[in-house]
Amino acid sequence: MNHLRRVIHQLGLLQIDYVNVLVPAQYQVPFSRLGAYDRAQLDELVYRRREFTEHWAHEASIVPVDAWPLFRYRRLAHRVRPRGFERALRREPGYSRQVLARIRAQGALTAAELPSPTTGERRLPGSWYGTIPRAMAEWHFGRGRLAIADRRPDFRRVFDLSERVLSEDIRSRRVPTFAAHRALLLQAARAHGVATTGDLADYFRMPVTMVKPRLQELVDAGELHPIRVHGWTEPAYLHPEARRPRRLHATALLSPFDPVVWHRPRAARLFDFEYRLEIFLPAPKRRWGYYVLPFLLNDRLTARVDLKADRAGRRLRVQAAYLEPDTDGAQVSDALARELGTMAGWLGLESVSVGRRGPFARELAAAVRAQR
DNA sequence: ATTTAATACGGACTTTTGGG
DNA sequence: CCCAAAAGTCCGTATTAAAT
Repeated sequence: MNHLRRVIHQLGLLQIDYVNVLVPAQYQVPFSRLGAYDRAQLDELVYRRREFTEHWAHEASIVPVDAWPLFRYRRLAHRVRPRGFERALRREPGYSRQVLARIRAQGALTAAELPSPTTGERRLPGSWYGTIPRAMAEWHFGRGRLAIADRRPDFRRVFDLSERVLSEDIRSRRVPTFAAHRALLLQAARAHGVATTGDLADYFRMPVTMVKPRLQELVDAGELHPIRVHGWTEPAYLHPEARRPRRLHATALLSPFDPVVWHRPRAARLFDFEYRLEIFLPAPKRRWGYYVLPFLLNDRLTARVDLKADRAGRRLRVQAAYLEPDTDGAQVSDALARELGTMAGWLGLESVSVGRRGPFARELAAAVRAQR
């Protein structure tokens, strides 16, 4: 639990995607760079002790409760406007308050348990939200009136009034806007070590124009160092606590939403790794596959694999495998095969099977066989 | 000072599936 | 039926920077 706590504080956030390991895969491969950990630990820290809370940060995330006052800029700007939602609200102006009143009276509820508008449809076809009550809950959550009190075993959120989730101390704490922005940027810089303006802005999804003057203030105050990095065209910022290790030892299959790669221009700049998420592409247009995970080995992204957890067959399927250019395949296939075995283990799968797609598949398959 | 170019941003749209 | 989750592309518009 201390490890989990430390990781979230270090990064300033834990993207919900990390936690997807707990969900029987909306995405076919649940994942976590944290490796195997107990769902109970997270529940304890977030929903029982309330040391952390859910908030839109980079995307849907868990953040330290102390950061809640810093995200006011995001709550004020939060928009939920899927097709038909605003029309439904105009038709029934009291619905927003009605949802809050229901939760106030009955206690925490999931979106499915919220009342429908009395006029018109419950469904919101063609939107990610699916239903009007779900979109309404998301709207209130984004604005800060509702907070996530709990998660059901299937990971659906339980919404409650934020005053019943967060302390009065936290909710009433006012941080001047610019100071809040600086605090978040400094947190982003700490997580990055060295970063461009775009990198830092993207960490908590701030507009670049909002970020630039704040970065200058941090430089003037000596809290960030402006530097140039060899091979980077843009100016960069160095966090004073950033350390460059002589050697880097790391072995990990990264989520597409891992901070190491979530900002694609940075991944390209640091690792010369061209990466794009292809879950939204029609199947025939995909170059690598539906759900492709980069493989980090020490200080390089060395390969990528399209994974799927075949729960019925109790095996982790590697649907396609690709080695990055100028990479020692033998070394990578060995380490990757081990990592796949580990992942299968914490997913509760019995074996790893490698398909034939991708030029690295044959070599990887051999390495996986060799480890059995 | 005015026009043009560059950049940023917001919104709409795309995909998938297990389990309650 | 309902819920979990989200990057990139395109396009129109707004703001800023550069050029004349």
